[in-house]
Amino acid sequence: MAELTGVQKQYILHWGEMGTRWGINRTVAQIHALLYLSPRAIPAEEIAETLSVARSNVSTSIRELETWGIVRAVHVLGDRREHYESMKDVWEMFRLVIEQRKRREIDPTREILRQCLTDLDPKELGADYTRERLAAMAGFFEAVTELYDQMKRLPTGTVRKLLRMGTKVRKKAG
Amino acid sequence: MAELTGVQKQYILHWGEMGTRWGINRTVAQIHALLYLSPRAIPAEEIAETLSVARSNVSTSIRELETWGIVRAVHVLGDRREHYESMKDVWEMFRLVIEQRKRREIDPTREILRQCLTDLDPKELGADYTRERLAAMAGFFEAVTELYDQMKRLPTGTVRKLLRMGTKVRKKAG
DNA sequence: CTGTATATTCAGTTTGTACTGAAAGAAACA
DNA sequence: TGTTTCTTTCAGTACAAACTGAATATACAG
Repeated sequence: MAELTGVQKQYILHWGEMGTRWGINRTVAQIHALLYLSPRAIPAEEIAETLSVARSNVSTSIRELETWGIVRAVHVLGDRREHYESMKDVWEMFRLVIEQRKRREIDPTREILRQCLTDLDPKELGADYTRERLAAMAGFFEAVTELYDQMKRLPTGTVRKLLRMGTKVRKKAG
Repeated sequence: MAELTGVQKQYILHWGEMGTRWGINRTVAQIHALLYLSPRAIPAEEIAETLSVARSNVSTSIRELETWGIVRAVHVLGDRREHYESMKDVWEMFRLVIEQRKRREIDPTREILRQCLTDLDPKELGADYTRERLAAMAGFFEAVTELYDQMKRLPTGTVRKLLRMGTKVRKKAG
């Protein structure tokens, strides 16, 4: 088993912390970081050793990463074990994560807000005010969804290109 | 103390859950939801009663919301207590939160990535590969920062306008 | 079919965050 | 000044999420 270099350790630890701050399990994030930096696929046993976590913990975490679609199992000739590798395209990885967090969190929130606006009894005290606030929040989430849909339609790399253009334009103007 | 209506309860509970999924304390999020829906500023004691949490918990949570800049204390004539109210402009609230999460999480990550690229010893095994991956990740975070900066320069409401335009354009084309 | 290697599940334990209530602190009042 | 009202701090506790290791399941080889 390859020992981690200082830089690898630093990256993996930081990525774990980042994870926790965004509601992603630390070990899950660390495993992802490890696989992302690895030029080869790694079997679960070795992941467990490298990060000093239980084999079973790796199993669960890998499954999570697989459902995100950013890690997959590959097979190595003459080895029965599953070896795991991370997607390497950073933009695509974040796209996948964002897509799914939208589906799991933003969409249900939109639904709840719509439900609240429907359920709101106009007779109850301060219903008008509540409706106003709920509608404003709902509008925001609809706009975010709209923005997301528009982004999604752009072909890969376009965001990056637009970004570069924007920078040039600003430089000319400034 | 005003009891919560069904709709208010639903919104507050959901907002609390949303918070936890994004690394924000449940009570903090619930208090924010309560204040957001409230047409008047509310004293801490009443918040505690309404949400059934300890008075001290409210104190800490309110402070957190104040540092985000989305809740502030106001004073009511003839009442010594602090009454708290939430900002009502949804876009501005999210702008503030995003700005600060960028500062607290994205910026340090960029720093770490730069540090890693500097620290990377070209002599150590697989340094080239590690550098490639770190550089790709760093590039992504630089781009996100760039995108954020460009957004920030747009005057308030422009994003919403662009969004509406985009929708129209697509409708014409489609 | 049996034995071995690997992966997953799950009950129990650990850990870290959130929360409480008591005590201290601060501000207004008399 | 002491008293009252309100707020914050903090040590201890509770709780939920994460983690472990043993047991179980699965897949393969002989």
